Amino acid sequence: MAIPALDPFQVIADPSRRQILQLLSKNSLTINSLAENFDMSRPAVSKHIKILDSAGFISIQNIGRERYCILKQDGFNELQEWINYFDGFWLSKLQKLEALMNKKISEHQNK
Amino acid sequence: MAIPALDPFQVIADPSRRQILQLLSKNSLTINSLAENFDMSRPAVSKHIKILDSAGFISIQNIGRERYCILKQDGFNELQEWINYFDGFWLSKLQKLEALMNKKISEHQNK
DNA sequence: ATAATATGTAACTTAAAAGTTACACAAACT
DNA sequence: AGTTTGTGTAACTTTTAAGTTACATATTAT
Repeated sequence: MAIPALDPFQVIADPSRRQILQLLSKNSLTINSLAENFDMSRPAVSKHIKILDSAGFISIQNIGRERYCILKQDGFNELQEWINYFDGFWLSKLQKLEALMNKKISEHQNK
Repeated sequence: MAIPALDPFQVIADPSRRQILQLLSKNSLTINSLAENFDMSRPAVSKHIKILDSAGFISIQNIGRERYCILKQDGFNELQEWINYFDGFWLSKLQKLEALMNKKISEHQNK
């Protein structure tokens, strides 16, 4: 059976995970130093890290006993495509409106 | 106390809701005609509609006893901004890499 | 060698999300 | 007026997600 890959939309639905990504956009950080930014326990953060990692939002580099978390683009791609699709939708709606207006204007001028 | 506004990330985390948005990007549809596209019960779809509506992803126009669902941009804005932020991050990473390469190249040439 | 540090993981609890069925009600046919 | 249709909502169940504590393990420092 196919491995049920993590749904990136599900992954970023959690505010803590979004905040982790936010923090990592400033600096690469170890799991403990990340955890200092949160009220929740260290194992909870550790879980989020695992999820972000397996969904391709971050990569992890082991340095001795420390694990540095680094932002990674892969996880973002599907989200971006999704947003782009709807962007296109709004854009084409605008373009239709524009075309309609141009038509109205030229009709007006030809009176 | 502040009204706990729906988190748009949470809203689109559900695959059914994303599919609803997808369908509505093709046509505006009534709730029943939307429900025909799903295995779940009509009330379940109705619930999703309510969520999408209150999060600003759709608007609803009542025509007699029917309710037409229409895609609305508002709900998408926060998502878009979020994605844009990280887009900027990747872009600036690329630019830094480019700058580094240019430096290396000019160092090489000055040997 | 021992202690401290950075981390993973298992077992459990709690809370929230998504679905169901059953029922209510207003609009539209006949 | 009575029936059908389109919809909302309440009450409930089930599933899943997120958190906790407790413990295990490997690396580093003393």
